[in-house]
Amino acid sequence: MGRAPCCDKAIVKKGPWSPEEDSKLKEYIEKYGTGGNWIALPQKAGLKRCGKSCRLRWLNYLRPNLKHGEFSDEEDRIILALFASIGSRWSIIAAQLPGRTDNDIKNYWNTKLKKKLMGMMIPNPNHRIIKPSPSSQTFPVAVNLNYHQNSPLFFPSQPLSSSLLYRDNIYYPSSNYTPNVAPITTKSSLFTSLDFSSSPVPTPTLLTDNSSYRADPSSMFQTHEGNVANPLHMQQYDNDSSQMIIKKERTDHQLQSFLSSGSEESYPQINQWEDKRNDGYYGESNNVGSSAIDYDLEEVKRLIGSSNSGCGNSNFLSSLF
DNA sequence: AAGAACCGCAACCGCTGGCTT
DNA sequence: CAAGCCAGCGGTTGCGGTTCT
Repeated sequence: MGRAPCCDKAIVKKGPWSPEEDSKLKEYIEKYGTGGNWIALPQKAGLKRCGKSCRLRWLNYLRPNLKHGEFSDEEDRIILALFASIGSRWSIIAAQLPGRTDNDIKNYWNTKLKKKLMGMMIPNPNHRIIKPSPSSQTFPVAVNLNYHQNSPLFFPSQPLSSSLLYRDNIYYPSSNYTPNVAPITTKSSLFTSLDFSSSPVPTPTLLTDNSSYRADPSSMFQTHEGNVANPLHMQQYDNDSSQMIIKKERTDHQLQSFLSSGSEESYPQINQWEDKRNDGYYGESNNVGSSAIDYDLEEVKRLIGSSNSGCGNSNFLSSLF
């Protein structure tokens, strides 16, 4: 049954790589490639390392065309936008940034970008909040971003697998999908453009009707069970009007549990809610009267600070865009 | 000047889905 | 079909360098 063990953990070397090991690995891979088998590679290359370790060293450090050093504002924007959209899927985010590795981006996010973001989250009087009427238990919110049509925000370079789409609750239209990252046209830095008051990016408009939601059900990606992706985090790119349209429907109760969970364990709650919603029941809320962006700043900071998974973060960040 | 605290990054760990036997 | 391996991924840790007190 099965295969032989990948390596003898008693004899493999661990810890930092020496220049000699690096050159051995590099020379071997440049000469023979990985052969699709990392486990056998270290022995063939004359290295006392685990295949896993070789793979990591190659991908994160030795691979050609890797970029090291400072991240540009443009890269910051892409990371933030994708993080807001898909959470901490570092490999997918890395795929949008040529020369950057998932590990690089993950480290950058954890050490710098997250702090930058925390620093920029200052209350802005121009960031309008529309509260739902007390009689309503739901408050559909459409954020019309009016981004330039070439903006890479929210768009991965490759179509995502159906399982990923299901997992992320993201909706991508199947037709006219233009996945490539295009140059960012805004001249402003990341954080000035996130500051709605000073940015050339128009202030998001919070709508209270469904007029901007023009999803074509026939083009929706479907989950394994045949349900459409969760509308809690549904995004649609409208080619005709060059506008990104985000549709959110949620109750405070669901939002709060989603934000505070900070982990993927929250998804069952959401799916449960979705099921109820499909039955015409929108869940219960004893806390009607505030919206996603109505949480006080300290609470939001606490959530971001305490969450590593990014799921809660992504929801909040989505509200920023 | 020296120790403490902090920071950034490379590497490791553990999990998961897919594949092989 | 079950058991077990593998590649890939995200989270975490450890350590060297830097800054602070």
